Amino acid sequence: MAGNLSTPGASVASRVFALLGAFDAEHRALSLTALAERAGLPLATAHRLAGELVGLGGLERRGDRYVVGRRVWDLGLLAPVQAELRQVAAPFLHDLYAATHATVHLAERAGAEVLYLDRLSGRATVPVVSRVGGRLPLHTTGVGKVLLAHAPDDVQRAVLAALPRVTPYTITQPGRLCEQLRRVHREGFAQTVEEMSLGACSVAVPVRGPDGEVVAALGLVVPDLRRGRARLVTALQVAAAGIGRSLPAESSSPGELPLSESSR
Amino acid sequence: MAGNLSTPGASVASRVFALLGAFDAEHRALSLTALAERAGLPLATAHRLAGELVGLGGLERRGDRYVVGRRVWDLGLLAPVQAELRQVAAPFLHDLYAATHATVHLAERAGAEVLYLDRLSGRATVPVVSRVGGRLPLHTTGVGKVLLAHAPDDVQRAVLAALPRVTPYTITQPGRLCEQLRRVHREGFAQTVEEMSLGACSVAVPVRGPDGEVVAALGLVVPDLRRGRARLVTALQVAAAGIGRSLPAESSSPGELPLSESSR
DNA sequence: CCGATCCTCCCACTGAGCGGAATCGCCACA
DNA sequence: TGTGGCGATTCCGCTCAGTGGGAGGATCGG
Repeated sequence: MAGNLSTPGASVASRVFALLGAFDAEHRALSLTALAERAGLPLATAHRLAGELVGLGGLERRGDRYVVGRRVWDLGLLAPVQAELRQVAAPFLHDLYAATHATVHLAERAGAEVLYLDRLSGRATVPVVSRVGGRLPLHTTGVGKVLLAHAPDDVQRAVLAALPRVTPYTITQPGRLCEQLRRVHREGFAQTVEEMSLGACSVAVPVRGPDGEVVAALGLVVPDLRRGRARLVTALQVAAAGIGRSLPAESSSPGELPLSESSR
Repeated sequence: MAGNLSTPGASVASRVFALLGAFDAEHRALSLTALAERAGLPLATAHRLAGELVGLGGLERRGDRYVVGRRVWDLGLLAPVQAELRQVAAPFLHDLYAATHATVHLAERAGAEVLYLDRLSGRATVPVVSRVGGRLPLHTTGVGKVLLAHAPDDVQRAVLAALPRVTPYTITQPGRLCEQLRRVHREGFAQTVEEMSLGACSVAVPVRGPDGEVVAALGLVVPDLRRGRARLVTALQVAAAGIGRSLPAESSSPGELPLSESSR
């Protein structure tokens, strides 16, 4: 927390990540000045470091803008975030899409947010705000509710303590959400109705690994849930079961998902 | 700058990337010792730096192994490698898969290699060695031949100068390959027959941006090409045209930066 | 022409980073 | 229970890589 990166005491590594972290979905290309500012580094320092990163492939220069380099993309693909799960799940997402033509989501919980691992949408039918690699609140999305329902107590408490409103239909009362989470356990699926974005509803089910642990959630986004919900849930459950069965004995027993992993 | 990373003179940034670069598709999890060795760093240095990177999210620790961190995955998704192209192409790859049930590839040229941007394969039908983010030789793959045929002269020369054999059917004679490249221009598609892996054939077509430039290649891998090749080529061409048409007026051509908002 | 904005380069100071060496913890084998 | 090997961790004093203020250039626009 805290320390200004430009004050002595900051490591070079942290500066490197500050530079890379200056980029986000809305800022994929930055001028040197913008880069320095967003990274909280003095211009000269940013300039030198950025130059070095370009040499290493961590950044790329396009005209007078910097963008994240291909090397980072390469490396990111090696991250275990997706290594097994995405690979295994891909064909099933596919089948789901073929069967429903809805937007298909594969997500896991990252701290107190949903992290979208994969998304599959044909031509956009419904407004969908998710993005692969993107994060959204747990309480406003179908996959989020599923993951929240199966999250450790401390995470549930933390999330329930603050339920920001996103649309007029967002559930902001802890009691109501709590009841819904219980229902997720009881019925095996979660749903949302315009709680994240108007005109979009979703259903989702848990994906369980070989040992019964909930490792991810699988969801669909549709314009309307009133008819055909049962069909969608069934399709989801079939796919989720298939994914779970295809997952190897999984290695990641050692603890992860601490609630407070984010550095800022 | 080729020096040993452990000798004074190496920058911290280069050491950071040396650590990250120690991972590859076959080494997704490394012990500290292995990490240090592969990165070419003294153990103590690797230990300290790795610890720092874990704190920054660049690495993750699982038991006594290190893996690439989620943060890197996040950042990688911001790289322009795929930003536009993959997004736009996804539904078309999809359609192709639905129509052919073959493994579908989207690739671009990275130097003297094919870089696979996306891959879509149902349950494996044919042995396929590609991997998203992976690289393969230009002369042994369908997409590679397409990209090579449309590559600048110097790249062609460099590739033709050394054609390593991969299977007994790999084309290693510059003359024959050259002839094939001419045919790619003439006929608008390329093919391979067990030149990369036995039992796998492929066809591929170029994807052209709005300005006619070849920005990528689209390919299919099938067990046999003797019958139905025309159908596959047609499907590919339809999809490639669709992708090209959907691409915005920008391109991922090097050194040019178009697009995008500005910071202010 | 001049001022504003952004990029690039320089260079002397200094504390962050380095890494050899010692230590710890674990396991296998005797 | 001892012993030896292997890997992870910690320590600490030296030093050179990194820092960043500031000067200088390149554009742009009025």
